[in-house]
Amino acid sequence: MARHTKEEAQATRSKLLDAAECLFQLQGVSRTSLQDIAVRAGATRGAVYWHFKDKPDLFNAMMERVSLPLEAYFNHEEASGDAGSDPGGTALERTRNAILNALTKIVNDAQTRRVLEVATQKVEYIEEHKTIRLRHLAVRDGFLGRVEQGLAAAARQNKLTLPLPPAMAARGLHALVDGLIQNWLLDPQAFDLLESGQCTIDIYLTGLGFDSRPRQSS
Amino acid sequence: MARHTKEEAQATRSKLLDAAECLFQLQGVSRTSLQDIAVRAGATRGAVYWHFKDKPDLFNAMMERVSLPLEAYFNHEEASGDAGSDPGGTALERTRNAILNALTKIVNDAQTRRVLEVATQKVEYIEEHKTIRLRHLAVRDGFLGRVEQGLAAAARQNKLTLPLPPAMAARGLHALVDGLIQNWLLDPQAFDLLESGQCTIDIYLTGLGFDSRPRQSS
DNA sequence: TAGTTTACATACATTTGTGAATGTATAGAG
DNA sequence: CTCTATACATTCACAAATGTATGTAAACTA
Repeated sequence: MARHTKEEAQATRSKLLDAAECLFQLQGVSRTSLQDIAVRAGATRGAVYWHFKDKPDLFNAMMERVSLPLEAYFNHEEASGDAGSDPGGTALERTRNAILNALTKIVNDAQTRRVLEVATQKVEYIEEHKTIRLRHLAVRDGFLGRVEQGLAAAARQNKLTLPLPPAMAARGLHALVDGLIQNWLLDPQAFDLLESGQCTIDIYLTGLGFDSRPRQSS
Repeated sequence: MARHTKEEAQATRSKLLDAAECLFQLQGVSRTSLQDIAVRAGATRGAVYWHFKDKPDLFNAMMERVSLPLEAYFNHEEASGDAGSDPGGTALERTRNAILNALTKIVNDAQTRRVLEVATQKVEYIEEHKTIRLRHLAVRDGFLGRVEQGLAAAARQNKLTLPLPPAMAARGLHALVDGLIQNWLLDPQAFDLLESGQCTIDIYLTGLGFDSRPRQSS
């Protein structure tokens, strides 16, 4: 009825996305109607269709809220402004820390966890949602590129030759991390994501020839 | 119309499952109606409801056709009757070969590939499909158990102490393999699953302390 | 302060799937 | 040579979701 102020409108939008997150997690994307989302957010379908073109559009907006912060961990070229970032260290340590930071966020931030669970278990990757698949692949390729650069640089720094091409080494590391995350999301109490992640990543890095233990700069 | 003989009925059932596989892969499970499946199989919804209770029941039947053969690779205690199996070798080689056999089947067998793609990308893991999630977890735990045993036995044979508990080592190996499979299914032309699998698995095994290259029994 | 745009709510038309009920012709049992 | 259970096909009643069209009151603009 009454028109709302711009901030209120943004609040409505956020509430809709919050509601979508929870309902998608509980019922899956396809079984959740826009009506369900609207009702849970205390609104109507009219609000949904005002803020979003359709369900895929809403889904993408939901993804944006968490994928960007996660990607940021891997974008710290040299610029480190925010707290908690680990600017220094060798190339290997920076790559390792970026991964462990992401795992930490996944474990500690409920929203990140929810949305990743939705993205990996509660949605069907079909033609109609093409944008979602493309974004997924883009994020993956970005990760692969960063890790490949990081591993190659680390190899140079340590004066060692990787036992396989850097691209393949990066693909293995990505598969390991991705597999750990997905399996943890599937059954979070089965194991400790941070602990297992740290240990198995170091195993893999050792296998690549690195002395993986991050030397304390003492 | 005309009642069919028992073999014809089984053929109808198979055709329905085949049609479901393809349509699920193309459109996702939720967007595929039982009518779609029936039509593609050259039948009607009546046939579907005769052979299956509902859509989840059909889905489970579809899964059974490929999950059992895959699990078999890891069940070769000492019994090796079928061709292609690799009975001998060290514990490490047997574990490694089981994984590579599974990867080979995924790459070469279109049906296995299709169904795995459906299971990982085209279905929503929600309460309603609880049986699917449970089966997934059961298969995973079976894999983890076998690999854990295999790695522990291999460590004893090679007289080395694993740098982390066998369960965690197995979890990492599983995550690596699982991640590789899922990423390959998401974009099969991005890399060669067998090659990358073999290389990165050996990297991981090396990191565990094994001399991973399978010594030819010359 | 009048007009315009915003931010929704409401109502409607269309589509689509589901489960059950019912029809039916034949394979196989006796 | 029936009779009955089988293996479907057809039809129906119902529910539910989608997109659009329209209504509306308040916020913003000039």
